[in-house]
Amino acid sequence: MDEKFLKPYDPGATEVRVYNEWEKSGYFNPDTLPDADVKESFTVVLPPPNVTGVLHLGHAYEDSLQDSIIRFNRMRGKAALWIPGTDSAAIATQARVEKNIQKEEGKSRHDLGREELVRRVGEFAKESEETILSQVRRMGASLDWSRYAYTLDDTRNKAVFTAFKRMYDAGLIYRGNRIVNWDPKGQTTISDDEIVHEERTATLYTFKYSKDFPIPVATTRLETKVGDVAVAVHPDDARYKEFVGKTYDVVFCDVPLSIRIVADTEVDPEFGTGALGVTPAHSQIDWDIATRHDLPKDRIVINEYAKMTAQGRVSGLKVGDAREAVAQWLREEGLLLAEESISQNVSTAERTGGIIEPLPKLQWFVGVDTPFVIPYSEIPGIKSGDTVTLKEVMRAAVESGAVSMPQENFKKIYQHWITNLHDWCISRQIWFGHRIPVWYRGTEVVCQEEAPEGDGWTQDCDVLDTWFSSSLWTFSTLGWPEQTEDLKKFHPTSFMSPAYEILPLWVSRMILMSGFHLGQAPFKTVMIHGLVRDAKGRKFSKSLGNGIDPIEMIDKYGADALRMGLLAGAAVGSDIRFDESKVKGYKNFANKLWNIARYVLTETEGVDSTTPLTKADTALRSELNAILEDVAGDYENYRIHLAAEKMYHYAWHRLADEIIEDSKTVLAGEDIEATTSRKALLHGLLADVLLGLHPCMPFVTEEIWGSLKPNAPFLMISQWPPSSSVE
RNA sequence: GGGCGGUUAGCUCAGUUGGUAGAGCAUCUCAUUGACGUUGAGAGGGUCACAGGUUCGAAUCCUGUAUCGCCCACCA
Repeated sequence: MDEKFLKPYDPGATEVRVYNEWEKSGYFNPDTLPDADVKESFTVVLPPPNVTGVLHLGHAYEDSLQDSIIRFNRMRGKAALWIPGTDSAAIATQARVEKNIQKEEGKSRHDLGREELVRRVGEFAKESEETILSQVRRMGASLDWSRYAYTLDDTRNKAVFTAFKRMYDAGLIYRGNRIVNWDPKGQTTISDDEIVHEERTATLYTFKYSKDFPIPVATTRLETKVGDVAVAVHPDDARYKEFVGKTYDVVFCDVPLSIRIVADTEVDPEFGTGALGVTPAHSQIDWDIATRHDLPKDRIVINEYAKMTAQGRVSGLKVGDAREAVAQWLREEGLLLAEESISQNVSTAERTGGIIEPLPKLQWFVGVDTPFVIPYSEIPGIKSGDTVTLKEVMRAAVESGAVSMPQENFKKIYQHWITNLHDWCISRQIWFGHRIPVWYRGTEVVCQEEAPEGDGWTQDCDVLDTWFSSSLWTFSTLGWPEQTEDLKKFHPTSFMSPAYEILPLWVSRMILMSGFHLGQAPFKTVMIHGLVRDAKGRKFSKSLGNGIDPIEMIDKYGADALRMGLLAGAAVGSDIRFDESKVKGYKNFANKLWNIARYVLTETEGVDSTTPLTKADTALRSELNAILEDVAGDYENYRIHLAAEKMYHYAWHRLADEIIEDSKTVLAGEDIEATTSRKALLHGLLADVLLGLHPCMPFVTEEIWGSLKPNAPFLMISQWPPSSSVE
């Protein structure tokens, strides 16, 4: 027996070495697995971590979860492929670097210029990429590094351009003047999903535009009223019926306005005065009303810096100050009828905290309700050549089960989200990311990668929303748009496990992109997982200072223990409270296994694998066989926590506490048949315990396996169910 | 405003199709040079949030209530 078993298990001395051996073996790459060409594939793409910093416990959990699934399927005889990658995360990364530069050098991005900033962000991204990848390795993740992808590398750039071009040609990507979410602080548009609603108290002002204006109007955004073109009332509202259709010319706060009274069913007669001042350029709902009634929409009174551009006394003021100025004017004129404090949800930018200013802007959009002819489709319910919308494709993919979501509640959330989906604004006014492949010269517009022939072409200065490239991920990582062997063999992928936070942001958009470009689901099963929280149930956050570095945990307890601490104890989908004492407990468990191994190795030296088992031992053998079968079902159905706990319980409280204790008596006895049978049994039971635990605790199980079966191939590629033979 | 969840032992959570409530940690008692003290044997501890209903039988299914939480949202 190896001397190392005389000391407690030492993860530090084991894990890095074992990982290197695995990596050297090439088995992380399914192409080099034994009998690779006849195996059914099982594919997972790693949700690419942002290159903004370091790995946190959420990543550690996600990695553990996916690795356990990948390892299980590899042991079940599948060509298991798990593709690593990282995400450039346009806004997040640029914002991080800009902040650093501002802090260290006191310079803004405009001081540096586009080229220099992009270079600096790229540099930063490269650094954090290296940090992150080394951390992922320490978790034991069996990723195929030969297929590593980065959202800004050449292959992915090509995929992004091709995807854009095809959708542009199909009329699904268009440029339009629309109300967008403008973040005055970050100086960019953001998507609906990057908005956080904050409840605040606001004042609801009730006022009249002028002394003889017939309808009082209520609003919280008094300053925008200098941009009004109409007042909308409900068509059935008896109070105002007689005024509908009339136009009133007023001078409001030094600004001449021409206000038409229109009737629109969107207006809630119960709210405020039942009349809505229509400001088309600064409110989505008003924009829509203006569209329906053919009102002018070009009356812009607020600029990108949230300052007033209107003439008169509000000119140049910040919106907040302008609001007060208008209120003051109304008071002076005796037009302010009421002030009431109400609670209101304010839209703020997730990234910068800036208050969103709705502004009409020329932006790029993906039209989710635009009909197109889908050239090819494998998704049940949608036939090749059908005329459909992206929304319909997204809905059908999940309804038909092409994408299965075993967690019913998330399916409901998804469908509900689709229902409320608007066109997706994909342009961002930042510099780091995929630049929009569109060129302008006068009124000419061309979509292509490089500048067209001739002089005078300028490229669109915006870059794409980071989710545009991430949503191609399941197939861009497999070499698309080339029709690669990988794409044929490994797509649709098998399994995807994102946090529920990004179900709409990412999952649904992968379904959109994969549906349009390949006519396929991006993955067969989605298991949404929960968030890792601290012991008190709070989110980990920088401001709370409650962050835990997974690497610190690994140094202290080993990766196996950390993985078990995250996987056991909570079902996939519910939040996890991270508890260090739990991790410590699983470190003890790794040591327990180590000592089981020590006992078994000592007692079973030179054991003969062909020894027939006694009746009693056969029963013990069948007991574990049944458990392994049960546990396999748990892994199969993503009940990792149950698999982990069952194996834990068997190893410690059945094998160690009872069977080994009992064996001490048996082995001390004179009965040769009983002792040889028992030795073979113990050897076999330990081997299978290692097998059942390997997906969750890969390192310690592999290490023991190496001593238990010195001539066998890696445990990592051992097959399940096992043949139960002794080497 | 719309949607979706949670509520089970002191704590963290399991409980797959309804069949006498489980684990880990914590607590208490006992054991001891035994593969392992990172140990072993045992104990206490729960009206499964509440109220109705379906059923021979409900933590599990249905209805309602309370409470905590999450997601979505263009009520000015």
